[in-house]
Amino acid sequence: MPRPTWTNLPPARRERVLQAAMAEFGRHGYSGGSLNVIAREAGVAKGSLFQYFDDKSDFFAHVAEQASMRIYAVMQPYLDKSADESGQTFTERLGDLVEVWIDYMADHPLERGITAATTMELDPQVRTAVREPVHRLYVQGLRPLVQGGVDEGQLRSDTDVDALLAMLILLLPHLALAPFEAGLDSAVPLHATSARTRAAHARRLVDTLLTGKVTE
Amino acid sequence: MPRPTWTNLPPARRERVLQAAMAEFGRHGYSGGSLNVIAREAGVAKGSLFQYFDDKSDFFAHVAEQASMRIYAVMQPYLDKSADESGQTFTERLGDLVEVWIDYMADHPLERGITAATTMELDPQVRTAVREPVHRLYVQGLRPLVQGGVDEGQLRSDTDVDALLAMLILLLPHLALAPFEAGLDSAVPLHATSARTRAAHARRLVDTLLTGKVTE
DNA sequence: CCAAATGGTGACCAGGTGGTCATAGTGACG
DNA sequence: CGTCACTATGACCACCTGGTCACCATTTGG
Repeated sequence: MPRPTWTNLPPARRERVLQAAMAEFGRHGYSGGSLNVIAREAGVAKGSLFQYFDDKSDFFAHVAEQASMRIYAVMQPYLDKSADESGQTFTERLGDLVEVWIDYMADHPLERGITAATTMELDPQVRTAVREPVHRLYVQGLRPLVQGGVDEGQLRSDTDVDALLAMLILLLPHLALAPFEAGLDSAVPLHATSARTRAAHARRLVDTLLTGKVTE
Repeated sequence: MPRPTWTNLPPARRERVLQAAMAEFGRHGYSGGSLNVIAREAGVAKGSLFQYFDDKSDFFAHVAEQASMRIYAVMQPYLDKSADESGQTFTERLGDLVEVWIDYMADHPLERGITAATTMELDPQVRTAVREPVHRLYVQGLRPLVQGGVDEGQLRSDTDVDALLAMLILLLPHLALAPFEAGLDSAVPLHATSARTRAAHARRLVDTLLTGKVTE
């Protein structure tokens, strides 16, 4: 938790620190990110950072939380869309969600970086602390969408909602990052594709996830 | 690439260095892993490490490659099983593969750690260098399994094989790690489940991946 | 006008980093 | 015996780390 000093800060200064932190932690992760660099890049004394936060991990957690909330705010409208008001299939709505997510990541390299850093954090303590709230947020947002799909008859009534949710939460951020971060894709070339085709690839994966592969 | 000195080494010494490196890199990742610690833990002078490898990244790449080859060697028999000789459905065979993978990770914490470290490596250069060969290896192993499933009529003929492969390569290592590494699961409690139930959870996810969710 | 409170600063600390290199030990060969 | 190739070693290097703290500037309010 940030100290009161942080919340009392002029928003412009807060934003400068936040941006510098997202950039540095996004590039080098939690343990690799340097507070010296962040302070220098934000134009702030290192000592100030310790007036705002208890220590490095407190700082990182706050930065990660802010970023994920900003992203979630953009996704929310697409999570709330129901079938009858949009006239779209479930697959189309999920495809739209992914496409918006990817577009957001294209336009916001800082948020993309810190998302990658939290998604790939190795230390179990840091990872759990940072990802559990994010998971809760996305389960909360995605469950109504999926449950709605079942209730509206677009998804089979015997769908294992929790299992589908688990896979979506694994797959969606991965799809959003893979076009911009090398070495995340394997059999489908999500990376190094043009803006035009990357959405098509992502929708292809969403399609494949939702359609049956095994013969009945 | 390791230097000749490394390959000339007595296997016992090589193994000690390898184990220490897997443990350290597995706990702290590439950038966080300390060569001092590895040398001390292996009972070897730090200078020796630089007789064996050009630098840290060369060392890490070799350790990661060795570990992934050991794991692959254990998985291979389950990748090669075809339907007619085993009498199993595709879902059952994939479930077996996952279960063996999980069991292997349970018994081999060192290999598990280094797998986690390479899967979650943040630096794009290191990640690409380390994961691309692993991806190739697993595409090579999984494609015949999937293609065989299609040819035998167990998978629908219109299955997008590459898309399914991409999702398997994302999902399978995740399933193998999640029971032992905190903060990787979301809607399905893979972590903190007993040895009895974790396989059931994993099979549940495999089932859900292969069955159709969307109504036809 | 003083006093208290708040926030900013950067030199400083102990400790760790990847990497180097001069030195020494070892065994094979002539 | 000497010599040659190979390997092991750890003190040493320049540099960076998260974190501290004594000191200063500004503002508030009595």
